[in-house]
Amino acid sequence: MSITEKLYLQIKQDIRDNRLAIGVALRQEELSARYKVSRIPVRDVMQRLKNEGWLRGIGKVGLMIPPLEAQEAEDLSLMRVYLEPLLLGFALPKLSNQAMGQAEDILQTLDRPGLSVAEHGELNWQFHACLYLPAERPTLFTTVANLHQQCGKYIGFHSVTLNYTEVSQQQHYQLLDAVKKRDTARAKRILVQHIQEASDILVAHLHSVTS
Amino acid sequence: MSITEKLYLQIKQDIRDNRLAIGVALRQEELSARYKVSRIPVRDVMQRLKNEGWLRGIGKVGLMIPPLEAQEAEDLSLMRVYLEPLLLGFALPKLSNQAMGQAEDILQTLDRPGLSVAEHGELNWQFHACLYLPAERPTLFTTVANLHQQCGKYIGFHSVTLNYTEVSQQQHYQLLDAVKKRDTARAKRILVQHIQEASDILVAHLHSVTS
DNA sequence: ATAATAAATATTGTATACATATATTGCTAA
DNA sequence: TTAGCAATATATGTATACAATATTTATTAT
Repeated sequence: MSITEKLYLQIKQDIRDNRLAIGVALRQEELSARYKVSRIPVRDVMQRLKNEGWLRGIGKVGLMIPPLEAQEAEDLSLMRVYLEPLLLGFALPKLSNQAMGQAEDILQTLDRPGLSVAEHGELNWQFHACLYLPAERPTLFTTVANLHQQCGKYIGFHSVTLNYTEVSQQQHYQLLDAVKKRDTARAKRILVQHIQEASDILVAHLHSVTS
Repeated sequence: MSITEKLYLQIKQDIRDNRLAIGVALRQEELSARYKVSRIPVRDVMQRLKNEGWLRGIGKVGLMIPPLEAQEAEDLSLMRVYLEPLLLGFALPKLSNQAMGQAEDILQTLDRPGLSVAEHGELNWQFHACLYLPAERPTLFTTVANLHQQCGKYIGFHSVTLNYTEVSQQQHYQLLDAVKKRDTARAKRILVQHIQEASDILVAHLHSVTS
């Protein structure tokens, strides 16, 4: 694994866990000193993180960690509400028993206590990805994957602060059940509800924090 | 304007205009020799173009210009069909007369004969952006902007090969008319039709070329 | 005192050079 | 003859050094 790759994961993690100050300009040299690497991998990583929504440019120089914004969370969820059912719809008829078994395995892993926020987020996405991949629509899939990725910024609140995991898991199992029965309409309904509810709680929480 | 920025525009243009071979590995050194710059800006640009869908990685080394694929065009359009009406819906109540005037100006510019493919694509996006920006939903807007950007790869076929401009312009004017009358439902309907029709023609064309 | 301009400082952009990783070719052994 | 391994060549990853650009501060003129 390259230095850049390690640095990428490290910085993303540090943003997630609030180990880097929000809203202030990040200097390449600061980071290169902090992480003991040269400025080149720092540059690469910052550019990538900027594209992925983890950092935002300020004026002409410097990047900052943008504050969490209710509206961003809302928009991300909104897009997921519209796009993910499409992907699920394409995937459902093609889903193999193996894929469904894998999805179930992931859910059971998610049931284990003591998962870190990062692990939880990763497993959550793996579950969804498992159901979407058989659609074989790479472009659509990639966009949805990006949306999930960006949602990752907010998942900390979500699963830890709000202890939403139980409800979420319940919906996951319901979704998987509908999928197994090839009940497209019901599966889509549950999925939309799953995304929407999580969004509502999160957005309300963000509003209460901000105001 | 930095070397990187100029190089970015140049290479994107060269991809659009088929001045770079499709499907073969692009070497950093080749490009750095071709464009008379060092490998660093080449690296930056290639990474950016990869993220934006203009290039695709092959194995562990090298990037290539992916061939045009009907399914990608279909997916991009599908996402636009679902997301753009949302944005238009949010924007419509907030749209100022100034913004609508600007939109009209852009349409009149689009009517001018002799526009290059790149100019046409740019103006087309400006028109849509003009209607979407007042929504003040930056996250949603950015995603839609990216989708348009990626559609740019296919616009060459679209407006030049297929001479679709007249129909497209007609729909643009209809859309603007509905917007002026604040007829949200009709505006959304026209927009969906606008995206869908263009998509259908393009996809059919791509299929006929591929098969 | 304030605004504008110029100089100085700090930060990022770019190039050259080197290290590392990957791929390809040729050789040896089965 | 072919498969596997090693060695060489080639491409990319990373660092150090330098250039350009932006920002801030200080000075001068109004």
